[in-house]
Amino acid sequence: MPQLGGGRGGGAGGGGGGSGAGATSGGDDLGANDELIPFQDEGGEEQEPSSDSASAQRDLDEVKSSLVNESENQSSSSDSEAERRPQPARDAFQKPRDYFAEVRRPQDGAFFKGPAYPGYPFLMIPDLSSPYLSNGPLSPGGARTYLQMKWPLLDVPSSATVKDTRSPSPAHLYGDPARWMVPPTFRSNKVPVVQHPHHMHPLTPLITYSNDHFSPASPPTHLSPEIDPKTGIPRPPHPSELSPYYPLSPGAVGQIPHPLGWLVPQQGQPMYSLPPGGFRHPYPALAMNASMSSLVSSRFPHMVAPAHPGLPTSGIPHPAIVSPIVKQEPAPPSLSPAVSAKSPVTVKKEEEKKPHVKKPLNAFMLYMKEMRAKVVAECTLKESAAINQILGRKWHNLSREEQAKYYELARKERQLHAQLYPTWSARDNYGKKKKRKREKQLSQTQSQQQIQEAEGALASKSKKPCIQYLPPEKPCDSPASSHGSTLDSPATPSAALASPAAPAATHSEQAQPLSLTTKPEARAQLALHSAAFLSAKAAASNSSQMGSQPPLLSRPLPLGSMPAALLTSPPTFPATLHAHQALPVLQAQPLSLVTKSAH
DNA sequence: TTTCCTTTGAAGTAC
DNA sequence: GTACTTCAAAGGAAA
Repeated sequence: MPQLGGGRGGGAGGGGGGSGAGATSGGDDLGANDELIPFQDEGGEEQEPSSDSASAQRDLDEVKSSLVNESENQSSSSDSEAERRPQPARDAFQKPRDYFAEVRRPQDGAFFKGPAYPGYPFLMIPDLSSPYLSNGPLSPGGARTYLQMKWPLLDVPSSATVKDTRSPSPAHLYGDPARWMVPPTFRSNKVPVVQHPHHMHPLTPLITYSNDHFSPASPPTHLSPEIDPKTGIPRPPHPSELSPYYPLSPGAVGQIPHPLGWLVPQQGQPMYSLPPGGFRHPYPALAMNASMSSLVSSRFPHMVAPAHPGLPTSGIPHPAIVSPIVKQEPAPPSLSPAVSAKSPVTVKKEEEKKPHVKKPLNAFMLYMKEMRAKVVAECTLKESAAINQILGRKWHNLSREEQAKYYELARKERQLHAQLYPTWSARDNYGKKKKRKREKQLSQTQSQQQIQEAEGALASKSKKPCIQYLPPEKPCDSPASSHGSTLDSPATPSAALASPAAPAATHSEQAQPLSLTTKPEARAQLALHSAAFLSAKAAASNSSQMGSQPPLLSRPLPLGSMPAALLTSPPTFPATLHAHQALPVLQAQPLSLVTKSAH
């Protein structure tokens, strides 16, 4: 697990304070909220300054400015010198935490009347700029916003009383409002919020989220189901909600409201989110019941949001659900009058009945979501394609244990997804993408066939490799990983060779074709690091390790990238690599055979 | 505005 | 059972 936060000031633990901050969730050691940056709500929403905190307002203004300008981190608003000093890109990772601190202060002064509770979980709610919204993609600056709150499942006072069943505040549902740290003005625009810049999972650093995981248009009036209609007392968490991974069974999904169901995106209201600080386990989703509940409430926030009227069964939105954008196209003339007379509303309802449930993220996707921001921050590369190449390399450099964590998370995601949508099939989304891509892939397949033929001919004549290796670390100049994540590649190629995952690099499954990006500079950058990596690897392979360890992985070579690798193989390929790496498989088998194998 | 690029893995289809 | 296809995320680039 990446030690993102580095110390995080600990505050958590104590939670310090203030309103009782709850000791329950304090002291988390997850550094994930270092990825948080404050969010200044847009659209003219005013952060009402505290009357007694002019400095806090100034801080907020600074944060706003920094967000708008995407300026570098300002560790302290009072440190104008630091604000003006350009920061290296590598410091971008530190920025979120500082932003968070910036916002936290006004919170303390103006709203929460207490110290910050970085360790407290946040609840993330999508803002209205969510791509799931029918009105389109993220608005400028559309950000995840977060609300500090207490994790309901971790501390549910039995003596909770209800003062206002309509209030969205969990405090009304689960206990002392102060302990919840949810301001009574929750529905107002006064709540300071923070933005999560890297799509980091608000609950666990392993799972990152973006707004598109949220279902739009969830009216806040569905908050009341949390309250027992007979007694007016908050309903205790359903056992299924406390289930380690899948709090709600499919049948219960529509019946048992999630304890976080009160947190519903409200139009014009700032949204809030759970920070990753709410967990003690580095992989909370793997270890804690509540964390899995969080998984539901964040990764699958549809379970948090109220049921959608158009959803037949549970009606609980899912992060994978993409609200269909209703295209109010005229009915085909061939339709009967009754059909053609369908109003846009009818069409919309029909559309809503078939929400686009996205596929659950696989292990690599989860990994990418977590690590992308880091790679982007540390690299000069901007293109996702290039970043993904780096991430793919880093993924391979992960140890089995590290990868296993992501596989486990992905497995749970799939299970949860399956429970939420038992009838969903990946096939449902087939054809959602444009046909163009398919055509392209077909042509690509043809190219691959041609390449395969060429490769076969080439292999029969020569033992030279057809692929080139990419360096295990990012093609950046950063000397070493500043975050010290175990997920990071070793700082140097030689270190990579010494890492547990390195041995795999000496085998075919680690042979990453230099499927370069479209950008020449990016290709050059990747190639440059490839050369350095190759040299170091060759030296290491000559030393001792070669052949001493079995392959760690047997991931296939991406077929699609093979042609590029074939065509872009540099003339100066280390001979040692020719002899010892990748070649046995690549040359011994047709390209079509170098495919799937189990991890 | 839409699609491509690029990665890995899961799940689907086709044979 | 194997091979292949599609989609999931991301965001800049290209069409």
